Amino acid sequence: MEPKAERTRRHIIEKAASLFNRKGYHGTSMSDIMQATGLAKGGLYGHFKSKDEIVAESFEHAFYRVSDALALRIKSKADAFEKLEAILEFYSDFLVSPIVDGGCPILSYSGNNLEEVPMIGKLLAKATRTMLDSLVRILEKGQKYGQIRPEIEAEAYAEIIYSRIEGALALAKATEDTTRLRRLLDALHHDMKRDLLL
Amino acid sequence: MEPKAERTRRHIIEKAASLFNRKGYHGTSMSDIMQATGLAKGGLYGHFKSKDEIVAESFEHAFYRVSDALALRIKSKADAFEKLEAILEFYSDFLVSPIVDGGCPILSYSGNNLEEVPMIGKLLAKATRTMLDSLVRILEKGQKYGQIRPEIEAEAYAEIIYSRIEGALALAKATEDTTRLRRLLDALHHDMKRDLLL
DNA sequence: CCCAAAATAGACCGATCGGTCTGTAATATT
DNA sequence: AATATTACAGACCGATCGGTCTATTTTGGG
Repeated sequence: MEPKAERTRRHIIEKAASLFNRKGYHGTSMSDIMQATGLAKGGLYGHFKSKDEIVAESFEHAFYRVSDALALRIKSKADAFEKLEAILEFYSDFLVSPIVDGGCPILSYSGNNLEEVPMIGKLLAKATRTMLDSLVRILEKGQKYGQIRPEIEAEAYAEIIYSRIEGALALAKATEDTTRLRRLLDALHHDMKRDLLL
Repeated sequence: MEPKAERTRRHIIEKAASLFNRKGYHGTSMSDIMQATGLAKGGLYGHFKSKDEIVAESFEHAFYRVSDALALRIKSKADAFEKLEAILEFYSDFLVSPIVDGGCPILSYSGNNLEEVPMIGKLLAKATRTMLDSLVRILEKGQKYGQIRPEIEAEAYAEIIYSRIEGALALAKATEDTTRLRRLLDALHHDMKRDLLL
């Protein structure tokens, strides 16, 4: 009797993740989730004990969706710099064909109320750290195999790359201009070539 | 009998601006604003016809606060590059002594629900455009007076600067790490020196 | 000081919020 | 096919939402 419950749980999380990512924590009501899932109150609260529990799992789900899709693209390249290029390409397509509605979960959730729902803040910090670590690993491995300039400070440069990606996403969103995202990521690509390649 | 009304209006906007910037549109209730201002329902609705009107003016107020403080620092410098440096310094202090609680209004509001309250989206796009224009003007004037490399494409570079600033703010917020902001802005400063100066 | 006009308090409104609980329907085991 | 168990619907809860309206207080001009 378990598989049914699991399927429903996943169904709820998938629908809720889209809502929370688009409309935020306070902007998404349990009624919204009821409508999106086709379930009634009892259905939802049979699987989750609170809205907070749903939003927590929704964020993690959304983040893993993005993170997994990204990991796939990274793995498909052998060279470190090509891995980085694959990441830029990934985010380039983000606004036109988002892995999860509402854009990058880290950006979406960080805009929201970190002070009222502290648990979100913790998850956010952890997820961001994960992304940074992934970049650091690519850079360090690239240095190890002579694909990336050895004098580059991996942690510092990873920070720069990720902040520029997030900044590009934010600016494109704020101005509602998709072309801006591509332009900014192209500029980042250009700088990365100059800074990282031998 | 008018001055009283004006003062109260400003008082409401100032308090509301802080709330909206910290907790977002749906995260801020009229009751919150009542408590923060010390006014009752009638007091608020005597000056504004809806919550949406308050949030619109609150955003503009918050943005002008930041924008004015920024303009002051810019004007205090004659050289174009020094103006840009002043901007970076300004944002460097942002998290420790924010001009308006909750950080950069553009970043705060863009995280929120652009689709449900479309008016916010319009204000946001306009404000962002204003910031970009300000950067473009500094760059172009700097080129005119031989302080900035002439081959730089002002609009494109302004975009890069602003997206890197916003990205740095976002990343620092998401990781709850103030030192990160300084590090990223220092890196931006370094790149600007290399790219812009003759 | 008076009085019309403006500002504000607060009761009130229907709708909706997150959450609980009970009864019923679906499900899997035998 | 019968049954024990799980999944779910939906009525219901008190609190709160944004907003209205009237009565009262505060205000500034004469």
